[in-house]
Amino acid sequence: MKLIEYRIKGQPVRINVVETFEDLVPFTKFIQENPVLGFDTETTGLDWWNARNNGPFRLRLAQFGNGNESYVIPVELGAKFERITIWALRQADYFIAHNGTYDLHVVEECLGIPMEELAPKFWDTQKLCHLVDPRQIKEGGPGRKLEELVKFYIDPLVADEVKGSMTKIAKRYKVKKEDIWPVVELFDEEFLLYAGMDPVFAFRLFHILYSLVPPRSKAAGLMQWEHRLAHVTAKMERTGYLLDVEYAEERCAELMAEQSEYEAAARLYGIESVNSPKQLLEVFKGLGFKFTKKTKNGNLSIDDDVLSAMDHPAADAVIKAKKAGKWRKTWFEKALAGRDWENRVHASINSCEARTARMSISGTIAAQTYPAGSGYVRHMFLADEGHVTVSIDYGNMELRVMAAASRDPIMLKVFQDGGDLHDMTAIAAFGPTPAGMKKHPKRPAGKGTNFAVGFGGGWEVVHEQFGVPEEDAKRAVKAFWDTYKGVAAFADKLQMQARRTGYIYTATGRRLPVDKSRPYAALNYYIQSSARDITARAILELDRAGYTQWMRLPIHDEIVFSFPKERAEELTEKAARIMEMTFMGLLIPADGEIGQQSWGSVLELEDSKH
DNA sequence: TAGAGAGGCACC
DNA sequence: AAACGGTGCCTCTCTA
Repeated sequence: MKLIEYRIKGQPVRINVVETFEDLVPFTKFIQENPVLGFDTETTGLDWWNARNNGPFRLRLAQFGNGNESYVIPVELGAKFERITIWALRQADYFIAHNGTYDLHVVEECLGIPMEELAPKFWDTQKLCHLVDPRQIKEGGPGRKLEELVKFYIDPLVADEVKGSMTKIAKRYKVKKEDIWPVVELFDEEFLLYAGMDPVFAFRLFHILYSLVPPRSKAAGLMQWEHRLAHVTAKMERTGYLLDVEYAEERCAELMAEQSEYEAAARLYGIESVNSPKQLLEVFKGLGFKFTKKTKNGNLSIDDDVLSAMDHPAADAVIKAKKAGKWRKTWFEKALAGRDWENRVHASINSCEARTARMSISGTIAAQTYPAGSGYVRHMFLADEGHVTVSIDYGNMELRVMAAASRDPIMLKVFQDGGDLHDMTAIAAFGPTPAGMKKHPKRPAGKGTNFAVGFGGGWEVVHEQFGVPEEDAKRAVKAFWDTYKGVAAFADKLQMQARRTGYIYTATGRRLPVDKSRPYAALNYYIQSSARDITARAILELDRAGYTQWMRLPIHDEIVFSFPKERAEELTEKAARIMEMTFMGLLIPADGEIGQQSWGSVLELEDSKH
């Protein structure tokens, strides 16, 4: 046994590194004496889906610990160490991990224990910290990475020494930080300190965070709720999405050719790097163009809008070259590089991510950012063999939440009567819809206003982001507040709450911090967070009803499924009914669309809405 | 030479 | 009276 001694604010911490089979005797005793344990793993990378079929992914270390002592098991060294790790995982009553979802994937793939068996006894400090304070460092909060939490809640010195050590180790091995994991010596002392302290941190953090979770959130059951949700999204990650490799590779080649062509065209004007705003400004200034649009930091901006308005072949070439390059790299190549041995791609579904708890999807399937206008990108994902892709989404979810939560009588009535809120706002601003017209001619101004107000914007947003003429935008925004007085009162109430306490609470008992400098954001936080919880509830209900095997991705107000073709209609109807719910008295309807095998095919249905 | 910041762009 | 809410990821550029 190798012993590493460390101190957290003067208190000793013992890290026991198992080296031989004899060392397993005290480890066994430790596990039997500690029914609640911090847990962590060290692996060769993050691509757990590459463990099967002799893939390159390996589990290297498994660490168990309480607040003062931990054991590091060198799983990589052989079957006996694997077996004792499996035994320990089955032995203890509860485990505490930071982003335990990842460790559950690793344990399942590398040690063969199904997630279903372990998930119910895993507690996650990442979920707890979100309930305590969801703000990232850059937002002035404690952050949500383990290192950041240790720094904020335990000890800044310890955080720097221990969690910062991987950077030092990478330097010592002369590799990039992301490449250190498979090459670092298993018994490297600094690596063992890093690994061994992790479960100690998780264990300590859990107890600190548990006491800080707002009583209202606890009473509402949010802790259990978030853990169950994370488990369902982990099962979606495990299933993955089937990739049409041939289609993706063809698009890569096509975009590569397009990129080269337009880069060459831009080069004729002296543009060597189409992605350099600095260079673009220099060249175009040389061609006699004047620039006025500013970036948020006050520098001159040369984005798509500016370039489009220039009406010059070089500007056109830059737009096209940039686009082709970005689409290829970000979507097609990312998915191809992330596929497993069965050509399935596994997204990273962050079930509780944004300040509002909104989910995000990152990694190999950046699903939230796929172009919505056509199926070009989404075509690369396929429902399983014999299945079709189905997308079920909520109709006007955030606006319905706004209506229901604010109890605004006019807005509620529009939705209850099956009316069109965008038309209603247009009518309020510009008068009745002319006779003989189905939709109000200024409906786009109404629509822009409804959305802009929902995320805290004013007439400038309506004008700039939705392309509504300035005068119309001003008039529609004013009409919005004059008409929906209940929304105004609700927004005021939330703002007051935020100013007084620094927080607002949602209907589900979630506490959301609101910055003192931006109290108007409270309305958006309430709406966005409530909408997220409606989708989250649906995911849990769908899981209970046995639909997880068919769920592929949750995207805000939409869930994508792969249903067996012959049962598609029946399952779509049933799933939509499960998703649908009444929120504070108002129905939030869900509507499904059945496509062909590819996800992209759903976007090309003739009867697509709106 | 890695990392951070900025700009840009894709979405809800 | 009515304010730009939330993500992820790529490239370039500057700096420690």
